[in-house]
Amino acid sequence: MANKKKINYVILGLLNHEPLTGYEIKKRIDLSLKFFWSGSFGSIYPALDALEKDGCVEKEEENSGRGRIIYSITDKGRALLREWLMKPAEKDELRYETLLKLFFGGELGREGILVHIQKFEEKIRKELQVLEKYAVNLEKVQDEEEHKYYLLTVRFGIETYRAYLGWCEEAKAVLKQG
Amino acid sequence: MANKKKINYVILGLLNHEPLTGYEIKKRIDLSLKFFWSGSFGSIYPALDALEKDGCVEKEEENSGRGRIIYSITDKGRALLREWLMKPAEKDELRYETLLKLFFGGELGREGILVHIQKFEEKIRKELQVLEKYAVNLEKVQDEEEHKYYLLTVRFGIETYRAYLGWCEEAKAVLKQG
DNA sequence: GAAGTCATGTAATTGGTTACATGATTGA
DNA sequence: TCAATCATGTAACCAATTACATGACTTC
Repeated sequence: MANKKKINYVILGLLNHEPLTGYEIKKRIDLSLKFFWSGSFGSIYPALDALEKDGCVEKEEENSGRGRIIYSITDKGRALLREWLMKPAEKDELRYETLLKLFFGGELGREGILVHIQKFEEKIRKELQVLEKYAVNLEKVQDEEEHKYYLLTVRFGIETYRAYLGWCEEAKAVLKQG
Repeated sequence: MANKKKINYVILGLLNHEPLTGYEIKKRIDLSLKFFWSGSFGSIYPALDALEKDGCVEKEEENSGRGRIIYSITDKGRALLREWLMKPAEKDELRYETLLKLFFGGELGREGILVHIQKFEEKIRKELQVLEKYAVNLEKVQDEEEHKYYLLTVRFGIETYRAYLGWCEEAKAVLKQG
């Protein structure tokens, strides 16, 4: 039953674009979905197995070389993917330890909190640069419909991160004098 | 061993402000931490039990009325909280099913994606209103140091949500003609 | 007196992650 | 030749959530 675990849909969604090995799926997640999703080998390989037994994906084992196993989506898999895509999103969740520490900042004091904010700012600044590079590259290939969706998720990340950086300035100002 | 589960620090952080029952802790999480954290009864009550056995919190059982159990933080608990607060944040995580569906939007088509974006926009608009009310109230009581931290987390939410709404307009424009 | 809230707690399940084991291929 | 990467897989663990069970108090 490939119905509740989100990793199944991530896999189906990626395979719907092109056949991939488990290893490549992991790379795609870490590269393109990183901003809003994650997944480990420990969930990907068992999920591929289950999806195959369910007839949602097909595998082709290379008998030369490394013996990679290349998975592709089946019609049944595509139907399952579409079914899920039509349902409303169940959960959009943000879980920021930085904000948790800030909320309890009274016990830590201003200097301590400033350290957290600075670290946060640095991390965001770096990730923003990466996203901006993605955007530049995706803007060049907007003739392909799928790239429009990719770019929109990247634009989401960019605008969110810019807002974070604006907030960082505000927070630092408050804590340095306020 | 109250060292890895984040719920322990959430509890300690809340109790550091005032003694609370498990039920009240849940309410505080759903009210004040909602934007960036969550927690269920199924994690709160066992955690309180473990923290008490560890000497990090103390309980006082009301023998009248409902028999509420009011927990307060101990010096040991406060020390543990401070220790955690000083460590760098390990994980700031965003997990948006809406973005996942958008990323795979090719299979769903523009109208379907627009529905997701509209639902997302509505939800954010509502939550933004709530946050803005919190901000107004918190601005009135900025003489208290702790309220500065509360307000900063609320401001984070407000600025993030405003960025989301800006992105929604952009996304709708792209999908309606692009 | 009924509905809603306050209040505590547990058992089963879940949707993962981490760490490990293994080995082939590639490129400097 | 040696490190990095490609590649698959599993076992142990984990931090939670969900669903349930129970009951008292409050308010209309």
